[in-house]
Order: sequence, then structure tokens, then C-alpha cells
Amino acid sequence: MAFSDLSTSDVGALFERVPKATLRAHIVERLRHAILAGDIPPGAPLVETALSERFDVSRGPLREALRQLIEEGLVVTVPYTGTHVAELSVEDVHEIYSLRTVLETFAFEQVWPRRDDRFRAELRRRNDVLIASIDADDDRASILNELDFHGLVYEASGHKLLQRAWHGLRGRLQLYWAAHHRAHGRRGPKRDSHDSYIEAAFGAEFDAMKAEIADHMRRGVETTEKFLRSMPDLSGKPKRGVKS
Amino acid sequence: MAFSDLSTSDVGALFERVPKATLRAHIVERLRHAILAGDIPPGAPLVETALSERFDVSRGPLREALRQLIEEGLVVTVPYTGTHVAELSVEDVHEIYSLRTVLETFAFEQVWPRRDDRFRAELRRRNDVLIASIDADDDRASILNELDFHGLVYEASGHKLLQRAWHGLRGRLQLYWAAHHRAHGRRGPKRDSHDSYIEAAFGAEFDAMKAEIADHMRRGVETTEKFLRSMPDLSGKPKRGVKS
DNA sequence: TTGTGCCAGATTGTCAACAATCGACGATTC
DNA sequence: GAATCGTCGATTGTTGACAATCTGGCACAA
Repeated sequence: MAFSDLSTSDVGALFERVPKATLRAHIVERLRHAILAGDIPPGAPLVETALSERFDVSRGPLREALRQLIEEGLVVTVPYTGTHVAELSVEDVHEIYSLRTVLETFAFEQVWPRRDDRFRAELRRRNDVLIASIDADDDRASILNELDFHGLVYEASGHKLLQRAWHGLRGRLQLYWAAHHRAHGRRGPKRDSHDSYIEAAFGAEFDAMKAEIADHMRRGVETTEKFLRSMPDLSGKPKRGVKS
Repeated sequence: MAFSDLSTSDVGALFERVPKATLRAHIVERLRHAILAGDIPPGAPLVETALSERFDVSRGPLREALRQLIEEGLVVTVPYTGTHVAELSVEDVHEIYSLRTVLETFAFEQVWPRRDDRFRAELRRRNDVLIASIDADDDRASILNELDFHGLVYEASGHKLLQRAWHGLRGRLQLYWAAHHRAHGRRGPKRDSHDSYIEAAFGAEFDAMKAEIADHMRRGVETTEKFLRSMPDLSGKPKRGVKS
């Protein structure tokens, strides 16, 4: 990028096919980030005119971006009435974690027979990165790093459909954690929360890994459930008449 | 619906909130049906102007409908270049079936402890419906009935996220079967293909059910693989310059 | 007071015109 | 003859204006 103006033709194109970004794609990213970072809380209205002004685009691309986020489950809409950021119920969280248990186990099942040392090393590395962000008290980074840690298994599985499914779950998880973070100030994953997880990954018994995944999810859903019950309304209602 | 014109106010609205359908929603349905029925084969170009004329809408709603189908995995697009119906590779089919094995097992795991007699009866009923359409030599109905049969487990699980995941898999499966049907004339699911499946569902051992699901999928991926290899190009290329 | 109907504002849905980009074809040059 | 460059048609991306619909509140009557 830094040397793209050295010549008329795009030098970068020599190395990789990179289609010019569309406004829509840009909006999807920015809007998704705004939602997942908690800038626009669950339940908050997403008025098209307001957003198109905020992002300085017309409503066309914006609406298409919204469609995409709707399909990702981050946004819900009612025809002719309104659009708002999705809210998470206790049942939703249960569903996320139960499905995640199944998918993550399956992902490990794909990786396991390969006894991939590079994978394990990277797992350790990402945990170190996570710990570093915890030590630095950077909650937002901690959330992303936690997700990246678990995301590795899905990447390593090489299973595109599985990765897609993880993407859907990941977004919803992030949605919840952002709310948690906003409410508590600190999300508070323990420094050692992945110790046994990694230990199992380096072990020889797949059943142990399987049990560890289930246990990790159980812990996750526990904290989550407690938090959600203590905070019946974490949404940004009312749905209408707010200028964002 | 039959009595909606008996009075000025919509009588149906008394019982259920039913927002007026939008053009976009209509297009999504029609386009999805056209693709899944094989009217527009995998790889065929989806030119916006042609489609907007065919469905008699402007490009706005049409594009939004396309976004949705893209997110469902039925359509792929390259910015400024073109859009076409997704194609299925052998790897894709493997991924579909492997993930489906996991999800369907999980779905059964949810239903199993309830020992739900209504569920089992319905399972039998849907199999009868499937057999009827096979006997009637109605291939298109057979495909839908086969999917409906398996869909019951996901519905019965009551797991919304799981149902969503099944929806994604279902579309891709249908995409393949439509191609299969178009190429072979007959898809040919056996009349008795679900006998052991149902037997296991009525049995007491969950492990037997689990094994049966895996076996069912193994048979599916086998047929599928053989077919795809025998037919390296089932797409409707070229991607550009065709009026559909 | 309670219920009912209507009205106005807000919001999303739809459209048609215009701009940006891409891919292929052919002219041109060495 | 091969490679390169420019041009042109096709296609998608973007915009602003207009239409359809919903929600909430207010006037009015029982």
C-alpha cells in the first residue's frame, strides 16, 4: 500500500489478486466492529438514515450491509418498522455453548490424527498472546485473543463449512462478551483458564481432550448464565425514536 | 387467507403478527427456488439486469436478495465482475456430509432423552410420505421429502442455532441433488433407505442410533462422490455473456 | 374513564438514472 | 509473429428521490 503511488499500475496486484474494495464491504466491517465492540449495544435501533449519514454513504450499500449482518445473526429487522442490534437471551447463550462444544470437538477430531506439532506450538503461542493482553489489562484485546485462541482449531481443521459455522458462533459470542465487558468493566478470563486445555491438547488421549472441551464450555456457560440473570436488561431500548 | 377479503381489517392479524411481505422476501424465495430446483444450474451467471427483468422488480431489492443468498452459500460473487450460482466440488460434498453427521447426531442427542412418541410417529409419517413420492416417480418431491424427513430431528431438537445450521447445509445438499437429478433423470433413493434409521430411532440404544446416522451419511457421500467424479463438469459455464 | 378511529411523523421499501470497474478484443509497434 | 496498450461493451456499484407501511398519540364519543 505504501508504494502504490510509485507507478500507474498497482504493484501489489503482481503478488495477489485483490479486488478493489466496495463501499458495502467497508460498511459491513465498520458496522460489525461497532456492534461487536459494543459501541452500539444490543437492542439499540439501527436507523438507516442515521447510519448512512454516520458512515457517509447512501442507503443502498448500507442496506445491503445490513442484510449481511442480519444473515450473520448480529442484527434483526421487522419490515417497515425498524432494525436493531440483536439481543441475547439466556437460551441463546445455552445454544451457543452447546453447539460450540459439538463443533469444537469435531474440529479437534479433524486435527488430532495429524499430531501436528506446528498446530500445538501455535496454540501455545496464542495463549501467550492472550495472557499478555490479560496482564496488560486490555479487556477488548483479551476478548479477541480468547476467540483467536479457540479459532485456531477451526482454522487448522481445514474444514471450510466448519469455519463458517464458527464465524457465526464467534460473532454471537463476541456480542455477549462486549455486553459483559461494558457492564462489569472487566471481563475477567483467568490467566490459567487454558492450562488444562493445552495440556489435554498435548496429551495422547482424545477422550481427555473431548472432556476438557466440554468442561471449558461448561465453565463458560456458567459464568455467562450468572451474569445474564443478574442483569435482566442489558439492552439499549427503547427501539424507536432514538438518534443513536 | 381464504377469508381475508371478508372485511376491511385483516382477520388473520388477530391471531398472528404477519407483516406485509416485501418484494425482497418474495425474490429471495423465488430465486432460491429457481436455483434449488435446478432451473438455474450451478455455475450459471446471475446478471442483475436480466434477473430484475425476469422477476419484474428493480435492481435494488434484487441485489439485497442476492446478498442474502450469498450468505446462504447458494450464490457467489466477484465485485464489479459478476455473480453466479455456487458450484459444488467433491471436497464440498465431503464437508457437507461430515458436518451433517455431527449435527444430526447432536440433534438426536437432544431429542433422545425425551423418548418422545409424537416425534417417532411423525418420523414414520414423513417416511411414508417420502415413499409415496418415490412410488409416484416424483423425483423433485422425493428430494424435498427426503430433506423434510431428516429436518424433523432438527425441528424436534428445539435448538434454533442448530436449525439455522441445518438450513445452510440443507440448501447446499439440495443444490447438489438438483444437479444429480438433472444429470441422471432419476435420483433414486431406495424405498427402504430409512428402515434401519427408523428402527434405531425406536430402539433403546443411543449408540446404535449414532452408528446408524454415520452409516446413513457414509452411504450418502459414497453415491455422491461416485456421481461427481463421473461428471467433472456439471456447471453451466461460461460465466459471462450469457443471457440466461 | 374507556375505547375507538384517525392523523402525522418516522422509518423502511422501491425505483430509475448515473458512476466505477472489469474483461476482451483489436490496433499498433517492435 | 508476439507483446503491449488503448478502447469499448458489459456488469456491478452508488446515489437521491419517491412510495408504502407502521407506530404512537390525540381528539372525540360512549
